Amino acid sequence: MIGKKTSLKDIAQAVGVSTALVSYVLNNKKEGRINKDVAKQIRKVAQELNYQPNQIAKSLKTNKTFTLGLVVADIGNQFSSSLARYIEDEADARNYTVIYGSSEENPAKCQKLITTLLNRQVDGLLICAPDGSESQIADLQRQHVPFVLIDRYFPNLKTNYVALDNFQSVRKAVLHLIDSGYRRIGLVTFKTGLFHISERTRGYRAALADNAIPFKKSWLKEINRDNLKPEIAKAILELATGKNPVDAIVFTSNTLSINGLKEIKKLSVRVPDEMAVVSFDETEAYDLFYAPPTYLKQPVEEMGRLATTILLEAITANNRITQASLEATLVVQASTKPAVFTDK
Amino acid sequence: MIGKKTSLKDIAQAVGVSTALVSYVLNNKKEGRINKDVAKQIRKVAQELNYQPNQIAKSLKTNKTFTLGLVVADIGNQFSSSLARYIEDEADARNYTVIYGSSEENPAKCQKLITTLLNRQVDGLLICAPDGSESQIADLQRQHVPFVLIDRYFPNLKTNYVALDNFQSVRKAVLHLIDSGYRRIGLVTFKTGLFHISERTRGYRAALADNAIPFKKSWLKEINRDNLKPEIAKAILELATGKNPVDAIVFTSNTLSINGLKEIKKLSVRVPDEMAVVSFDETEAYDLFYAPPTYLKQPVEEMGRLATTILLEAITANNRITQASLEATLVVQASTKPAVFTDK
DNA sequence: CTGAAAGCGCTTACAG
DNA sequence: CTGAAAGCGCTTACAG
Repeated sequence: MIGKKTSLKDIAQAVGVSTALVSYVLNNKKEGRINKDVAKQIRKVAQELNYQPNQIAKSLKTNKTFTLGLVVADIGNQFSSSLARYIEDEADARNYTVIYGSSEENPAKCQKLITTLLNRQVDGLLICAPDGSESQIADLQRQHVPFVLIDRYFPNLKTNYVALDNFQSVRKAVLHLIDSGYRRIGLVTFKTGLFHISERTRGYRAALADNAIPFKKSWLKEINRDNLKPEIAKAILELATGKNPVDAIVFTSNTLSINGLKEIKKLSVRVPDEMAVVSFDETEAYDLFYAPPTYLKQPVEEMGRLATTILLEAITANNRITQASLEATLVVQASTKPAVFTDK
Repeated sequence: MIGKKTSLKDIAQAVGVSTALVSYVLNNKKEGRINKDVAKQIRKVAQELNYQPNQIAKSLKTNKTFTLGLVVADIGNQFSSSLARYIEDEADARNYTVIYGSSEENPAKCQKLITTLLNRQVDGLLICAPDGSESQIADLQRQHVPFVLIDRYFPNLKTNYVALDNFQSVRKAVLHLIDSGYRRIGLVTFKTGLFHISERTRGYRAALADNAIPFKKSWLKEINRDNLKPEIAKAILELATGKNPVDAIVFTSNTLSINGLKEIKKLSVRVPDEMAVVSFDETEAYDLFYAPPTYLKQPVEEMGRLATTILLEAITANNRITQASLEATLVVQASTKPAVFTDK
């Protein structure tokens, strides 16, 4: 905290009234019932002394901090930071401030963050839950902490969430590939227990099944987050030149896409002629690739704003559970040939 | 704020002592001078009741919130978010929490953010100051608010800052181009009054002058942030095909680089044969370009951590001014031919 | 129309 | 070794 600032008391003394009255005037309470001249005088002095209310004191009394806690995976990555940006924006518009932290996909770090944020008396939490944090989320529920899960949720827990319809979104991407004539389609995804990731795999397999394309085990590459680059290199090599080579690859995250594209470029596989590619999430830099990738565009802005809105509702009216599934848009670019059939 | 949590009073009542004693024990004050058994009992009950201190109350009393305010340009962009990430990390290690907001390069928004953060009683501020915010920064100084400027600073203001040595860094990049045989070198930068940007232009012109290369006005393209894409398109077109075409371009920001590269790609100008390119800042996605750009790598991690450290020092010991200029590293990649002379 | 008073949950000299 | 008490800067019934 900084300096010695003017307090209600200072104003009260200067004007010669009680602090109560100053508080009422400055908060526009008891509207008509205050002497106009006194009110005017109070406002004038507050202005002169450059009065700034101490939110800490206010919070202690009112039990509201107008602060939201945000747990992202890693604020340094694209998806997290643009999400944070929209959340901040929406919160700001409603006079809330956001405190954030990165879990780094580590449940212990996530727990520590949640505890820190709660000790700071945030009014509610927005959480991108890492793998292994289900019990922590269940705890929050038990304590009746208002919160909204974003991006990831747990099907066994009846909580507020805003997430992608991962099944339909990936299914849509794979159907687009099939419609464009591709039949040997690989999926590069993360090895994780998180529901939203397994949904992506399910959408992939459903699209194949819909079209009676038998799934080959070697088409599914599950990458370990802690060993990303080597495993992606290996996966792409196998998909491109292994026993069951593919003619198309779907990536289920931005990081996987960028690193995968690098490998594809390294192997001099021609996109889309030898290999089609579908990426995940938006990045300005996709356009630097010679064949800008077709990608699933998550409605990040809507996710951020909606989650914030739902949280604020949960904070004020502590009843209803809201679960929102949004679909990604498929943005078709040069990395996939245009669809042959349009009746899908 | 959430739920009714256990307070010091609850513990005091359960154990049958005063709240003062509970406070002392839980804060490890008055070390030896407390009855071991009583202390043990207090800790046990605190544990059982899952006591979590109310930081708000603590802050009101101690006048410390252990919270830092961060103003970035736009948390959604790469430089800001990776800076935020390291600041968060360093702050966390010292038990501070970070509240943030984006100025969007708008001085009015910056002022509003600063006020909000101060009302929330942050212990200090980390600020990426937008164009036109100099008077706000001077105000902070007058009020003795501890703060550190990051990335940008005002030469007329004697404040703490951590910034790039923009002059030397860009000069180094241009010298590399000259050493590699390029002589007609353009600079694509922002049109702004911010000192750090004009320093980049100064570094560019100094490198030309050092080598007796006469500067041509049409080589310097100053882009308006609010009309970015059209102006970049126009600038690249002119640099590539205008009256005084260049054989090399230096970009002074990540956004400029990516958009510039897109235009270069669109015009089918071959890099580095027809045109060399030097970019600014690091992005994974640079590697998607067929000729991964040589770039100036800002020491973002060091900037973030150092700024945080300096701020914490300013908070505790309110004297010394620290000004740190760090140099960027030139990472040479395929977008520039290797240097011909090495004796520079 | 206005003020005295209690209290939010802590910390910390002070007294014993 | 321990407790009563004041106070951080606010808000808000309550009384007049």
